[in-house]
Amino acid sequence: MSETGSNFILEAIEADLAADRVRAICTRFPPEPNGYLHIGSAKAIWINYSMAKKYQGVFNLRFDDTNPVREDEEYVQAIEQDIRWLLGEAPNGGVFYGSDYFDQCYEYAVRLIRDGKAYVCDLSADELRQTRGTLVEPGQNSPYRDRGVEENLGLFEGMKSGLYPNGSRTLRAKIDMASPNMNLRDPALYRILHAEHHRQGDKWCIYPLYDYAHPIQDAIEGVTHSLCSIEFENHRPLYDWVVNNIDFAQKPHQYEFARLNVTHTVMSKRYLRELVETGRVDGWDDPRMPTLCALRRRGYTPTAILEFVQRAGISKTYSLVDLRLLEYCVREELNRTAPRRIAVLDPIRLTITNYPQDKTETFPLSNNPVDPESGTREVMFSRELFVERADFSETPPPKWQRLKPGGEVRLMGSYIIRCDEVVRGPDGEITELRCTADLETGNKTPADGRKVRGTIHWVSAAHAVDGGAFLYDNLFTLENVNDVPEDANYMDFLNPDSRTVLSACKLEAALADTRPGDRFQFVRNGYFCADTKHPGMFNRIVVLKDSFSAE
RNA sequence: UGGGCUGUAGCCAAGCCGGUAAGGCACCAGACUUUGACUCUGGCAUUGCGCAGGUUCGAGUCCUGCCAGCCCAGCCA
Repeated sequence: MSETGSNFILEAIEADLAADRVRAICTRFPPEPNGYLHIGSAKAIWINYSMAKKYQGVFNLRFDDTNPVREDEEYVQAIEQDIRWLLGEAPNGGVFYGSDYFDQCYEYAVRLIRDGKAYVCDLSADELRQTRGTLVEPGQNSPYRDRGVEENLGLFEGMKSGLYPNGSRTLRAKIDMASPNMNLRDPALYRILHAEHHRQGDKWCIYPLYDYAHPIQDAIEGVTHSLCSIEFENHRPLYDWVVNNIDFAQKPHQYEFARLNVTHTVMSKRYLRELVETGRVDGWDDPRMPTLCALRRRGYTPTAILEFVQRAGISKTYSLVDLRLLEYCVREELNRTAPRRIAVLDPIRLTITNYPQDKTETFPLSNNPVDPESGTREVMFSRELFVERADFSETPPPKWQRLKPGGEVRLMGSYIIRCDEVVRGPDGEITELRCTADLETGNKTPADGRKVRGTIHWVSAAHAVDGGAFLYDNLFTLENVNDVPEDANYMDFLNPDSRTVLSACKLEAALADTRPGDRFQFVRNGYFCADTKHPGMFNRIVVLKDSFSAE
C-alpha cells in the first residue's frame, strides 16, 4: 500500500501535535450495527485507522448502538469480522459499545439539568416539529423550556423509571431556538423508547440520541480526532456544545471528509438492506453487493480495497469515483500474486488429427509468468481438447489473432495448431474444430522463424475438471456497463422497465486444469466478473479462490 | 429564501508563505509478448484552475462581487 498522502486531516493532526494540544492520537470507527459494512465504510475505517497508525496511536471500533429498534447482534458480529479482515488485525484500541456508556450519559444529563442547560419537554413529536421553525424562520421556545431544575430532575427520573409512554417527553438541550443551524434549536438529547436493547436488554427505556451520545463516547474513550463524513459537519457545533458543557478534561474534536461514491454502485445501507430483505439478492454477501463480505467472496483482497480507498483520496469535495479504479487496484495486485490456471468457460471440441489416439503427455505451465518464484505445473495434453468458443471465428474481424480456418494459433504452453476443418451439427452449429499440430516445434518457437500471434487456452477433454465457477454481473451492469448512467440510482434499479435492473449472469461451470474439488474464480481481462474494458474478450487469469479465503 | 461546506482535465487529486498547473485512473498511438494480459515508450488543462472584476512586475494561490452543487427543518445515525 502506498503512503497516506497529504490531506487536511493530516495537517490538523500535525498542528495539534505541534501545538501540544494532544500527546497521542486516538481515533475510532463508530458503525451503527444495523447493516453490513460496504466499500464506502472502508474509507471511514481506513482514514481513522491509518491516522492512528501513522502516529503510533490508538484505533477503536465502537458500535454506536443507541437506537435499539434498528440494531441487531448479527450485524455486530459481521462488522467486527469484516474489519478484522480488511485491516488484517483487530483494532488495537479495542472493541467498545456506545450502550455501555449509558450510565455515564445519564449522569451527565442530570448534570446538564442541574446546570440549567437541559430540560424535559412535553411536546409531542408533531408539536416539536411545528415549533422548530424553518430554514428561514426561527423556532419558538417550548412552553416547558423554563421549568425549574427540581421539576426537570423529577421528570427525567420518571422518564428513566418508565413512568411515561414512548414519545410523550424528551430531554432537550437549552441552546437557541433562533439559531440558523437547525441542530442547535434545542435538540433532543433523550427520547423514551420502551424497547429491548440487543446488549442492554430491558435495562433502559430512555435512549440518548446520536448528537448527545457520540461526543460523550469519544470523550470517555479518549478519542482525540473524531473523523467522520461530511453530513455531520452541521452537527459539529452541537458536538462541541456537549463536550464543552460537560466540560471534559480532554476534549475530542470532530473533522469531516467527503464520503465515497463509486460509479454504478449503490452505497446506501438502507437500500442494500432492502435488497436483502426483499430477496432481490441472496444475502448481504451476494456477489453483486458492494459489501465487504461480498467483495471478499468475489476474490477482492483487503489490500486492494484499501489501496483503492487511498487512491480515491481524502478531501471535502463531493466525488463519484470511477469503478475502474477499484478494478485497477485488484488487477494490479492479483497480477502479481494470483496463481494462474488455464480454463474454458464455453467449450467447443477441438481434435488434433495428427496426434495419436491413445497418447497423452504433459506440458509445464507457469503458475504465474510475472512471478518467477511461482514455479510450474504439469498439464495433461491429448488428442481431444476443448477450447473457448469465442476463440474461434470463421469470419474473423480485422486484426483477429486467434483461431480461424486455415490459421495458426498457439495452445498456451503447448503446440502450435492449424485449423483445417470446421464440423457442424444438424442445426448448423459448429460442433468441432479439426486441427493439425506442429509436432516438430512442440512448445518451442518454430525453427523457421515464423510468428504465431494468437495464444489460446485449452484443456484436455478427458482430463479437464468441472470447476463449478460462477460469473456474476455487477449490481448495475447489464450487457454493457457503458449503457448505464454513472449516477444510476436505486429507483432506476427497482424499476422493472428500466435498463438498470438487477441482472446476474450466472455461469454454472467451467473446465480447467485444476484438481477435483478446487474452487476458483475468473478474472476477465483482469476485471472481476463484468468486463468494462474489452467486452467479449477473455483473458483468463484464473485465480484459485482458496488462495484468498475469508478466514 | 437562513446557515454550513465545496467548485483544478472524462474521473479522482496535489498545489505550503503569490512566481509561471504534481501524480493516479481512463483514454489514444507505438514497441514487446507462448495470457490481444503484464511491461515499456510517447500523447493527453494550446497563459487554462466555476464566472467576472480588482491588487501586483507576476494570481489556481490575495481582495470584491456573482454563479453552481451538496448538507441541515428525525424523539435516525
